[in-house]
Amino acid sequence: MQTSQRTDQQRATERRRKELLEAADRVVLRDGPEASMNAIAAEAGITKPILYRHFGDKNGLYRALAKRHTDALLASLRTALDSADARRDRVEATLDAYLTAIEARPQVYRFLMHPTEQESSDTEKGFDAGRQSAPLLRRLGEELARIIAERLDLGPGGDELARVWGHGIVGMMHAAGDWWLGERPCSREQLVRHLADLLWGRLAAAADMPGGPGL
Amino acid sequence: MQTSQRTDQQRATERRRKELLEAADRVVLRDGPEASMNAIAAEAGITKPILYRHFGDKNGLYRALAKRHTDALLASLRTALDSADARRDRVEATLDAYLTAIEARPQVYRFLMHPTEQESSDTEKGFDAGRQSAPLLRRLGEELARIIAERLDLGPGGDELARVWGHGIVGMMHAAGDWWLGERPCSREQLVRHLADLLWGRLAAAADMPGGPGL
DNA sequence: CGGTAGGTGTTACCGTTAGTAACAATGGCA
DNA sequence: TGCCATTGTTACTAACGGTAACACCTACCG
Repeated sequence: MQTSQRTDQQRATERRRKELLEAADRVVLRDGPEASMNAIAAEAGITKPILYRHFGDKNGLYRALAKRHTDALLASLRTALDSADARRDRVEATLDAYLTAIEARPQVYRFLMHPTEQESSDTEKGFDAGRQSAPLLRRLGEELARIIAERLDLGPGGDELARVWGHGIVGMMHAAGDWWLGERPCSREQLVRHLADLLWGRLAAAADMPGGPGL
Repeated sequence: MQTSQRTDQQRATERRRKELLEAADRVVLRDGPEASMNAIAAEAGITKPILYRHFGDKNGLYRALAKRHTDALLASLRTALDSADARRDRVEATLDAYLTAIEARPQVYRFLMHPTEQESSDTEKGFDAGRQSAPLLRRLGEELARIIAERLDLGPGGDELARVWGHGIVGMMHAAGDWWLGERPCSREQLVRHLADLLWGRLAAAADMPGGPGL
C-alpha cells in the first residue's frame, strides 16, 4: 500500500532528522553557536549536502535546534507560573526557574540568545529595524503577555498593557540574568528578590539620598 | 624636534582614523551591520590592509564605531535623567529619550545591538557564558546602576541592588523598545507610560481576573 | 524480470569573507 | 645621500555557506 509505505519513509526521515539534530546539538554545545556546518556534518558522520537537504540552510537547522530547547524552557517556566499561591511567590518562582536554567546549561543559553536572523520574507529587503532580539526572547515575551492578559484584570486597553509588560519583564529578566551569569555578583536567590522588588515598585518608593539632586 | 613632530604625526593619524570611521559609518548605516571590510575600504577610497593597520580587525573597527554612537546616546540619556523634578517624570523622560533615539535612527540602533563578541582575552577559550548582550546594554546598565546608587538611599547592600536594577531596567527598556519598533502596537508616549507603570508597581497592585486561577 | 522513482551519500566546485605577506612610493630628517 | 616610518598597492591564504553533478541502494510496479 502506498500510504503506509509513505508513512514508513516519513518516519525513517524523521528519525534521521532527529539523529542529525542530536549530532548538531553536541557540536553546538561543544564549539559554541558559530559551529560550522562542516563540523556538524562530521560529527554526524556525513557530509554537508545532506544537512542542507534536511534543513535547507544553516538558519533552518538552528531554528529546529532552538525549538527543542525553547519548548523545554517554556514548559518549566509555565510550571513555575502555576506553582505557588501568592502572586509574589509565583513571580519569584518564575524568575528563579529561568535563572536556574541558564545557570545549569550556559552553553544552551548562549546558543539560544544567538540572533539567527530568521528569514525576513515579508520585509522589503534592507531595514527591518526591530527583530534584533533573539527569537527566544520574543516568544517568552508573547507567552508572558498572554498569561498576564488572561489572569489580570487590567481594565480597558489591558491587552496592550499586558504585551508591553510581557516583553518588558522578559527583557529585564534576560539582561539581569546575562549580567549576573557573567559576573556572579550575588546568589541566585538574592537576584530573584532584587528583581521582584523592582517589579513591586520599590524603585518608586525609595527615598532620595539625603543632600543629593534626587532621582 | 622629535616630540612635536611625533605629535604632528599622531594628529594626522588620528584625523585619518576619523575619516575612515566616518566612511565606515556611512557604509554600516547603508548596508547594515554585516557590511564587509572590502565595502568599507572602497567607500573610504582605499583598500583593506589600511583598515587593518588602523583598527586591527573587524571587531576593532566596530568597537571604535560603536563607541561614538554609544557616547552620544548616553549623553542624551543623562540629560533626560537630570531634566524634570518628580522622579516619575525623570524616568519617563529617560525612557522617552531612549525610544526617541532608536526610533529616529533604527540603523544605528541595529548596529549597536549587533553582538560584536568583543575580544575575550582573559577567558580560557571556549565558554564565557555571560557577555551575550551587546556592549551597549552593559554600558547603559552600569551607568544607570551608578546613578541609582548615587541618588537613592537604598540602605545596606544598596550598591548591589542598584546594579541589579540598572541592568534590569535597561533590559526592560531594550526588549520592550525592540518589540515596539518592530510592531508599532502603540504610540511612544503610551509605551513610556506603560513601562513606567510597570516600574511603579502596578503589576503587584493589579486585581486578579475574576473567576480565573489568579496570578 | 527490468525500469523507474526517491532517498542517501559522495566529490568537487563556486563566490564571498576576514585577514596577511610582500612590495612600491612618498616624504621628512640626519 | 641614506635612513626610517607611513601610506598605499596587488595578490594571496584559509575558511565559510551553499550547490551541482553524479553514484548507489532499495522498493514498488508493469
